[in-house]
Amino acid sequence: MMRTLPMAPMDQEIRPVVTDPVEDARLLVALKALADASRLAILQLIAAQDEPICACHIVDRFDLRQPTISHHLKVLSEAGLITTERHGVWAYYAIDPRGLGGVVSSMVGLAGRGD
Amino acid sequence: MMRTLPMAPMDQEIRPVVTDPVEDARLLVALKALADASRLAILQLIAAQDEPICACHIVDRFDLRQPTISHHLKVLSEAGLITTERHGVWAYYAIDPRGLGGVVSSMVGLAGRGD
DNA sequence: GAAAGACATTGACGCCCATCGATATGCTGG
DNA sequence: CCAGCATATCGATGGGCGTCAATGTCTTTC
Repeated sequence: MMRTLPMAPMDQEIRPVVTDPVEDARLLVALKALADASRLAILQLIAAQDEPICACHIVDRFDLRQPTISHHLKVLSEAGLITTERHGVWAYYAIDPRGLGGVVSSMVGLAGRGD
Repeated sequence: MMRTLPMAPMDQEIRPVVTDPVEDARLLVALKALADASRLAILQLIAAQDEPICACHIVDRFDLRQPTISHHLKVLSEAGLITTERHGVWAYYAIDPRGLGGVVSSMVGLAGRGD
């Protein structure tokens, strides 16, 4: 097996990065929203349901105060990862596939040329 | 178009979350590594190359000191997102498709039942 | 082997943010 | 309307982490 060594740095041609700055910003917001243990667990709980889940049930299942849960839900919502639906006193949350889809396609794009 | 309202919370059956705790931990480490503007930009630069890129070239292209770049590269490496290869004095970095692949499949799994 | 250069490590500092208690808002039943 | 409950907002606080300067380690060259 021939193993080609990397070129000396001075001989290396560096390809420029091509990215849309606004999409980059959105991606970063989504990643920051995902990169927290509590929020990831909340998102997993929401994703495990086959219908929108009431916020009260989320509060029940975590060792976090209600304002903290509410804060996390807001962050996830503003990141485009979940949808909100209020009915009377209750708030229902569900996965927004477009948000996660955007993250997935960006990640696939990064792994792209990985041979 | 019939639009079904969500059930009252008391009537809602909550499905449990099924996840592997160690894989969850790995996913969280990867997401934390990705959720930083500098590291994401570094990763994009690495991903844009078709060969491993020398650390010196990364330092050249950012307004960050060399120790900071080195720190970020370490975080990305420990998250399994990039591979390291030292040749003499120089360190070469490349995308580790397995790391990003794990993130992608986890995200796809979350979006899964999103109809 | 001494000097120079590339990269890693350390310690310190400042800022962001997860979390909380307290409180506000908004809906509903009586 | 008034009481009670679900959720959202606010202000404060503590911990985590991104960044830097200084220094260490390793490699190559003369």
